[in-house]
Amino acid sequence: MNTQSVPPTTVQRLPVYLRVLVQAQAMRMPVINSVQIAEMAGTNAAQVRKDFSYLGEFGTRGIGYDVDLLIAHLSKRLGLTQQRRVAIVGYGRLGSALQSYPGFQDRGMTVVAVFDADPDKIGKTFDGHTIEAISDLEEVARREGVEIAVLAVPATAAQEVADRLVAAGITAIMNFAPVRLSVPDGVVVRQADMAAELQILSFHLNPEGKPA
Amino acid sequence: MNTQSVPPTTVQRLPVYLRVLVQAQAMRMPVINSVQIAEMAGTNAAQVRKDFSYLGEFGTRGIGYDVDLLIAHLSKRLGLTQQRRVAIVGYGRLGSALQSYPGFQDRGMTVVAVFDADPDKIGKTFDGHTIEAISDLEEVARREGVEIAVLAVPATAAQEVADRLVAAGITAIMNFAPVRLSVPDGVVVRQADMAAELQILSFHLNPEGKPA
DNA sequence: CTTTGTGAACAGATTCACAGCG
DNA sequence: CGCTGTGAATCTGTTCACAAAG
Repeated sequence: MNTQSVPPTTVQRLPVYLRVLVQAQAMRMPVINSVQIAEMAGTNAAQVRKDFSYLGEFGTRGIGYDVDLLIAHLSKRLGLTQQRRVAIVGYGRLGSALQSYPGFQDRGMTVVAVFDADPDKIGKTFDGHTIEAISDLEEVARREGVEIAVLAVPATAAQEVADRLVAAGITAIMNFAPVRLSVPDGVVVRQADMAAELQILSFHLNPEGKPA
Repeated sequence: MNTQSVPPTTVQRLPVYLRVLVQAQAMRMPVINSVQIAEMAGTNAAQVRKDFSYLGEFGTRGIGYDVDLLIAHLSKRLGLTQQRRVAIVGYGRLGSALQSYPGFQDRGMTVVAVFDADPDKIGKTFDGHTIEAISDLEEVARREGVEIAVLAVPATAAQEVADRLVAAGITAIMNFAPVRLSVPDGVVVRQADMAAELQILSFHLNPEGKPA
């Protein structure tokens, strides 16, 4: 029984559970239990059950979870019952790699618009999308019903473009530029800083952080 | 005064602090205080001071932190006093985007080898690197002194390639494939699942997770 | 008998608030 | 004074352990 909000750490794990359940479905498993989910997801069974308990009661005691049913619940809670409409902003190497990333389409994300500032690219079509000018962002974003923006522009332009995204009514931004974006309340930003990730790995290569 | 180990949450923030300090250095600020760092890093001053306290005492009371000195300390702790030697494994769209990502070189990471399984790519040179066969992974990785691997192969191949990386003596892996890798103790993996990140954003677009 | 769902215990991270030092 | 460094207080997340349910 539950009325509270879902803890952020739990939200972070929901996509992993969904992925695991889709794998189980592909293996023709009709039912799965918390121990099996935990193993496939890289966590423990108590964590799995506690996480699900924030969303409701989906299991059958003595049996486990109906895979199809649980997928339906997680998809609903993640807002993935329809495809989410995504714009890629910045069509450099990273932006173009992301545009054609097969994992997006399969996991509820449809790229509906691609933007760049470079006049040489604007109007050209790549992988089925015509590159739009960033100056047309507001108009195109509204027309295409963009819900999520993937920001893959140079760090120096990121804040300025983020401001335009917000002005265009977009409230969810995944930012690949290594800068902290300032956005109004109600806009959610997730930071993806590849170099920072590698630096974290580098820390662990060290003789566990001996001082000077 | 400090002998304990650094909490994982603190380690995650160290690259952000380092980036902020380099920005401050570029702005010709000789000294910075915890309030300013916090603002630039998107956290609060108490958090900044507590984080640094796990590494030692670098500040001057009444003044703040010497920017150059603090950069030196963080770089040392992150193991970035020399460039880290990185291999890109999987030269598809994402792998090739990462290979030429300018943020790597500037932030302590040098790509020293690039691998792929596709015979059409092996032996060809792109952006100054000749693509090596994944079958030569162990030999090339040892010869080039690879310390960190960026795994950008299809999900189906990820575990198999990860096993080879481990066999080649690599103990730090950044995995872009949406699968949980199983690796022996002592090997650190960081997971970068782009679709999962977008799904987390999707959760927040929802009427904050109302049930069925 | 098996496995869920969950209070209670525990562990870890963040924030407070202030003593200590330049 | 001003700002750091840090114990203590608080808050959040994880794990335990078991009653409840099929």
